[in-house]
Amino acid sequence: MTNLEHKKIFKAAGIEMWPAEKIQAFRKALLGWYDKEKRDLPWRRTSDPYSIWVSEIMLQQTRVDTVIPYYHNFLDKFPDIAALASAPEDAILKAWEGLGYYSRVKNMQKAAQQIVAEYDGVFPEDPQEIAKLKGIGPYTAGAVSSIAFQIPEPAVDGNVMRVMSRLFEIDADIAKPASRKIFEAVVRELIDPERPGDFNQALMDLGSSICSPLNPQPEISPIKDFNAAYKNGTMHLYPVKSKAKRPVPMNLQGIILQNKEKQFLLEKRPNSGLLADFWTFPLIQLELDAIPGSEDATLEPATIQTELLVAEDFPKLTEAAKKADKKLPSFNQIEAQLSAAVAEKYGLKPVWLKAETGSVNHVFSHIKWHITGYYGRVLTNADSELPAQCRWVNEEDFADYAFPVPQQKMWQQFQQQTRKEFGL
DNA sequence: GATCCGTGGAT
DNA sequence: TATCCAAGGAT
Repeated sequence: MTNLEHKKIFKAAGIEMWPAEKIQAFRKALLGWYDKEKRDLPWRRTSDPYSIWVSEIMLQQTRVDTVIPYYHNFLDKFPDIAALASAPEDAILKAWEGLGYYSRVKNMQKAAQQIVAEYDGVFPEDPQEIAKLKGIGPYTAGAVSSIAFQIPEPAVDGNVMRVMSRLFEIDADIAKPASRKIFEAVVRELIDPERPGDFNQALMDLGSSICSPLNPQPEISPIKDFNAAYKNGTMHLYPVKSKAKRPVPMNLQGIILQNKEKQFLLEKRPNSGLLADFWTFPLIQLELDAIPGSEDATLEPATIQTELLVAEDFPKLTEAAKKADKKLPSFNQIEAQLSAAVAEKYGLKPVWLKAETGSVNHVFSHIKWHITGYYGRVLTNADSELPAQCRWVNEEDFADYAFPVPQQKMWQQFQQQTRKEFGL
């Protein structure tokens, strides 16, 4: 982008760019602080582009403290581009389990395969080539280019936008993707051509500490003399950031099924969308509103059929289960739909424990799940018609499967509560 | 350009 | 508890 284009952007955004001397002084102040105060992070002890790339992908929308153990484990399992490119997908998902935004690791493997195919397995140094790799957007391209290859490219993340919005009193909404180009233009003017990687990292370190979103401390900032908002008493106005929408509530039923061999039914989720390719207990969404009277709190107690279950299928089931019958008077109304859904989707006819066996809340970025758990045993041997993505799994083998956190919560509740209460 | 895509920590 | 947030990218 040319200097002329920068000027147009600055004018439109009401930004007055500093003269050259001030820019020089800013670089010196920022990098001087960084040299003294920079954090000792694992990815700052290497110059390996692959390792730096891994760290940058993991750090997307994720805290440093969370990333560190994953970073070490991932490099241990997949030490170089070739290893990542040829790894089984379930292995890379397992290595990412719990980190969130799971498409990151699938995209990273695709990029590794791209590098093997198109760049002879060597990480490209040209920023424009780097930006072509799957999962690498403008931020990550700039970060890797500057940190691994000392190329003066801006790496504009949330930290940098916050810092710059305060330094220049920029009113652009940092929640809008279109705003990023304004901040990129600013950083292109400011970035130190001698130490671009350190410059970008210094901005991020500053943004995550002294120039934090809440309770910033501009009075002790190494660049307070450059902070227009601080000087003008407008710190509280920056950055401008529109609020995110609330997650939409969604009610689901989590079905924990065991067969005669005491294996659990697991289902692999579709290969795109939420929690893609991760394993969960079957999740269904009953339209419970359709149950006549389900919104009525004064339901008749369910017929107590627990003794039938006790005798035939749940040898250790005790008084607790009888209480459960009363605790959940509407179960007999849910049971019909539950059975129908499980029969249709999984071809199974379980005998149900007539109780809710757990309640899990989990908040994603845009959805809020409330999962009500149910438990049943499948006593027939007709398990040959399981859907393709389903399988019976021994409890001891769970460690081989990548589970999202909602599934881990369901499993924990089952172990700690349902299993103890009902002696399952 | 708006929406989708996780998780855990801080307040 | 509710809310916001944290080194974004794909569609």
